[in-house]
Amino acid sequence: MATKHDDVAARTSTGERVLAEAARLFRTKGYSATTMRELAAALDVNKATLYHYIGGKEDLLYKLSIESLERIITDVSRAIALQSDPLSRLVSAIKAHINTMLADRDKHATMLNELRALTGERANDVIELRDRYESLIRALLQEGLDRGLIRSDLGSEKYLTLGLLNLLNWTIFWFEPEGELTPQEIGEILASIYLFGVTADAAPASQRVGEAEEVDGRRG
Amino acid sequence: MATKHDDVAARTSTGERVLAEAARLFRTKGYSATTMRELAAALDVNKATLYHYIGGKEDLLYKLSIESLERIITDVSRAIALQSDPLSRLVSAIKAHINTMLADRDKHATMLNELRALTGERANDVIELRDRYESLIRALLQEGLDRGLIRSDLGSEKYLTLGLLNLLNWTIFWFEPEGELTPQEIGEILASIYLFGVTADAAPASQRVGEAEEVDGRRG
DNA sequence: GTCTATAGTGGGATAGAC
DNA sequence: GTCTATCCCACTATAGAC
Repeated sequence: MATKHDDVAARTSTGERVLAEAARLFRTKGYSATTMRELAAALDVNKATLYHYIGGKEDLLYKLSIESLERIITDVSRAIALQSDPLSRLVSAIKAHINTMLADRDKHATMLNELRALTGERANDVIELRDRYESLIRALLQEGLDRGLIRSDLGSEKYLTLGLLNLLNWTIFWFEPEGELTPQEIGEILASIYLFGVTADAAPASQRVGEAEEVDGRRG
Repeated sequence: MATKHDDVAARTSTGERVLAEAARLFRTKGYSATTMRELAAALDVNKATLYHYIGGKEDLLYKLSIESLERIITDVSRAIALQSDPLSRLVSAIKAHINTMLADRDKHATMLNELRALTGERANDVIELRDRYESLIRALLQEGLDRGLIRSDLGSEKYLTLGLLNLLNWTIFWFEPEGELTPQEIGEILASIYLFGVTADAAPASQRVGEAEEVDGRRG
């Protein structure tokens, strides 16, 4: 049915539409509370038709979770690679994390919220990817500690990493695409809080977080 | 059956045991994925018996959410009232938030995760309480801004509040009671990150977060 | 690739005896 | 206050025609 002249929305394959709509429902209502009937109705197809595209309900969750993590690992790795100074790498990682996460809230929120609904092999796969991402961030903080750029009085990099992921991940629950701040602006605020804190004397005017503009191949 | 000589665990009424077990299951498996059959089995009673104590499944979620929010509002308000300096009040609030939240993970995680499953009047009640708590924190940051103790270059108190709640709330997903840090220690780390940031020169040794020990009526 | 029809299971909740 | 028995409904998934 699709031709070269269709616009992007129309060109989206049915399989991709199923995944996208599932993500939207999973984020809004939760995985377990979402029924295959609702999903079929939202896509205006028969329930049975869904099973032509997917193996089952859990497959949807699995695919979305893997996509989410692969995407954020790729984007954050790319952002880090463009910087050499450890603190600049950290700031770039924070911005990339926020940008990627908020660019597809449905998918990333589903991964963050519904991981526990996965079972067996599928759960293992996703947890392994999630741990790999966490290691990426941990290494970044360890690098800063090694070079004396990050405070060492708060202990090892472990809780610095968990604190950072706290600060970043929960954003997905209150971000509104039509709200007053862009993901870019939110990323800068959170990066500045994380690096310099909120007290008035903590961030001299020379230390701002917006200096290194990202170089991204796409999106002019 | 209960007498004055029963110990605390045994004195817990059946109604309270139902709520506590529901909270445990809701946190572990999610509200929607938890069945009344499982709950009955975990308590070793018949399914029908549950309905002698509760109005229905959603009632459980409602009661847990209200308890969670009332508890944290009470505890944090009390902690704030003991301090006069805005930054000390902020630190006390952070510690109290973390302590209360981690002292009953089941209840608080359920409230944070499953609010969307509530409907109608019950949803309104809980959202109203949640907003009241958020206002409490906002006022604290506004106070710091007014007195010039908090950075004003990050915008209004709105995103400072959301950032702080990010930093605090997500902790409930990775905290382990048998882990290496106590809630008190985690609260101190997060308070220090939030106030002073993680960069090496951001926190002079004179600015530590542990100075004002809390005065709590209970627990010697 | 989409449908009708339905299998098979398990969900929340209630009636009413004890 | 706890039980047995059961209602009614919604769930995921499949068979098989078109």
